Amino acid sequence: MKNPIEALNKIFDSRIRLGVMSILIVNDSISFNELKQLLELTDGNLASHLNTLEQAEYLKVQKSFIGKKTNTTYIITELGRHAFKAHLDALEKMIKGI
Amino acid sequence: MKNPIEALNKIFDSRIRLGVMSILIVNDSISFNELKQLLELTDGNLASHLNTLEQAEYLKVQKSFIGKKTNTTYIITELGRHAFKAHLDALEKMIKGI
DNA sequence: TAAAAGTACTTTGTAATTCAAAGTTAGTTT
DNA sequence: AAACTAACTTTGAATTACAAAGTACTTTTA
Repeated sequence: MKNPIEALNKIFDSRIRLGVMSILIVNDSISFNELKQLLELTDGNLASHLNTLEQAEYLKVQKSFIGKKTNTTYIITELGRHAFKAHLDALEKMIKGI
Repeated sequence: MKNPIEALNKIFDSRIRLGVMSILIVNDSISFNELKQLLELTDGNLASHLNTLEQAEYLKVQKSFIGKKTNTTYIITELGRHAFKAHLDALEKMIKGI
């Protein structure tokens, strides 16, 4: 048997980043405020986790306006989609003992 | 929609503890050394994660002898089994957006 | 029989991570 | 002008993770 945890992605050790990704994978885009309310986080905490994901190029930021209000939305990248799927695969394999 | 991450178990944020549990759930018992080799960890690091799981009463320790050598093995508890399953359920729900 | 090695830790110290709170910038509504 | 909202950044503290070294005890090897 080989080390079952080495295929897990360290970025997804965090429940928050895992939560963000699982939202982004089924939603075309989501705003900062929606994420904040959904995950019940402070601004700073959310911003820093989003930053980690952006640094990894797992998501990209889109700034726009809704009427006259600024609106920041987040979109998963292809790289992010693959990384997330690979992580879930690794998890599944580990759990099923494959 | 409700907060998708709140049902995740904080003890299982750690890839190492997740790995230990996924091994224990399919193996009646496993020794310290087997875990150490499988997960490629130092003694201290493994011991401390095992201690966290023992404190949570997710596993119990069994000391015995193999011939004349001491042998410490770990066994999952019912509580651990349930907690792990609940965590996996929460993960699955989160990922599938249920 | 002295030295080396193995098992299973504990202790120590450092580095990394997480998070809340407060501060910031820029625009908006009252 | 004052308050408010959005989306941050900065700061600092607490927690967690980890390697390395030390420990106690037994066993194997030279």
